[in-house]
Amino acid sequence: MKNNKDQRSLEGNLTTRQRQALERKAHILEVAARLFAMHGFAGISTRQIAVEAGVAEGLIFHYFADKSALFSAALEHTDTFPRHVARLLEGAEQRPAHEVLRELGHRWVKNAFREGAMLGMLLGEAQRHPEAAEVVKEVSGRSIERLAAYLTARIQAGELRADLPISTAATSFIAGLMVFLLMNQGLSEKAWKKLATVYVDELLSLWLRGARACSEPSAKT
Amino acid sequence: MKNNKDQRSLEGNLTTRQRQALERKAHILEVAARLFAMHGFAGISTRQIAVEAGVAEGLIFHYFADKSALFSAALEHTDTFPRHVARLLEGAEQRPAHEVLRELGHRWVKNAFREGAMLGMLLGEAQRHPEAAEVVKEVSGRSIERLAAYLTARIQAGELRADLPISTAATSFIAGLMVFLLMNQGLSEKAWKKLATVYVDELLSLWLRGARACSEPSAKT
DNA sequence: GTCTATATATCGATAGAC
DNA sequence: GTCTATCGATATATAGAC
Repeated sequence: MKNNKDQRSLEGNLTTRQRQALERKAHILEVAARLFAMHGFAGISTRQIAVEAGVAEGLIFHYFADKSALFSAALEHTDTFPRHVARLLEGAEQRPAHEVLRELGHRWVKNAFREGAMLGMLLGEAQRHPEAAEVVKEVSGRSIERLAAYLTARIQAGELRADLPISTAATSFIAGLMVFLLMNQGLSEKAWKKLATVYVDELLSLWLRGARACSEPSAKT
Repeated sequence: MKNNKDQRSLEGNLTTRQRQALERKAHILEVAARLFAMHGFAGISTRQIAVEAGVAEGLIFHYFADKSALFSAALEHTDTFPRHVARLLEGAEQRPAHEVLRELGHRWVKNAFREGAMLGMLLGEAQRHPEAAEVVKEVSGRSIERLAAYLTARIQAGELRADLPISTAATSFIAGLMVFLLMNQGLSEKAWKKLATVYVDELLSLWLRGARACSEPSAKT
C-alpha cells in the first residue's frame, strides 16, 4: 500500500507540502546570495533577508543552524563561472589555444557581468570566512590550474613555446578577466558587454603573441 | 606679542596639547584603517576601534561626523601603492620598458604584501561606498592610465609595437599583480616575497614578448 | 580635548502557537 | 513547515561632566 509518505525519497515524488518547502528553501538561498553579494556578510541582517524573501525570520533558523551556515549554503548554491571554464576545458586538449581561449573569453563576456558584485564580496570576506576563501580559490586558483593543464597540452602539441612559464601565463589570462570585471561594475550590462568583447579580443591577441611557439612577423600597420 | 594661540597656523608651531590631539587623531585613523581592512566596514564597531586605539568611543564622534566619515578619512589617510607607481613613472618616458617595468615590479614586491587585505576589503565595499570605489579606481584605474601614458611614449620611441592595444596591455600588467596579491594572502610575508619575485619576472617577460616591436627569436633551451 | 553614561535602534537567535 | 512574539547582546550616536 503506497501512501504519500512512501514517495518522499525521490525527487519529483514529493508531497505538495514537501515540494513547496524545498522551493521555499531554495528561494531563501537565492535571495540570501544576492543580498550577501550586495552588502557583505556583516552588512545584511537575517531579518532583512527574511523580509526580502517574504518569509518569517524564524524559518531561516529552522533551515540553517545560524547566519554563517546560511552564508555557506548560499555560496554553494550559487553557480560561478569557473564551472563553465572547467566544463569547456574538459577534453579540449586537441583544439588550438587561439580557438579555445577565444571561446572561453566570449562565454565569459556572456555570463560574468552579474558575478562582479559576488566576486568583490568574496574577496573581502575571504579574510575571515574560510568558505569564502574556498570559493575564491575555486574562482581563481582552480580556474588557473585547469587552464595551466590545458596550456601544458598545447605546449606538447607544439602550439605554444616550450619555455612558457605555464602557471604565470594562466594566471595572467584569468587575472586580466577578473580585474576587468571588478573595475567596470558601474556600467550597464549592455555597455559592459560591448567593452568586454573588445577587451577580451585584445587581451587574447596580446597573450597569444607572448605565448606562441612561433612569433608572427610584427605587423606594420 | 606672541602667545600660544598665535602659533596654531603653522605645522610644528603647535601647543603641546594641539600636537597631542593631532597625533591622537592620526592614531585613530591608523587603527581604523587596519581594522576596516581586516573586518570590512560593517564588520567592525566604533567601540572596538576606540578600544584598540586606547581612546573613548565618544572621541571618535568628536573628530568624525559618523562612522562613514571615519571610514572615508581612514581611506584617505592610507598610503597605497599606486602613488609609488605614479612617482616612478613620472618622467620615465625616456627609459626603456624592460627596465622601468622591472623596477616597478620589484618595488611592488617590496611594498604590496601588507596591502592585500585592504585591497580585498575595498573591492567588497566598493558596491556601497563611493569612497571605497574611488580608492579602487585610484589603485587600479589610475595606475593603468599612468602606465598607459608611459607605454604610449615607449611606442613613439619605437620600443613597443605601434599596434599595441595600449589600455588593454596596461590593464593586463596591473591585473596580473593585483590578482596575485589577492590570491596569496594566506602566505607568510617572506614566502610571499619569494614567490612574487619569480612571478613578477615571468609576468614581465611574457608581457614584453607580447608588446615589443621586434620579437626576439624564440628561445631554444 | 577627552571621558563616562546612556538613549535608541537593531542585531542574531529562541520558544511556542498553529 | 511556518509564523508571531520576544529575549539578551550589541550597535551607532549623543549629552554632559571635567
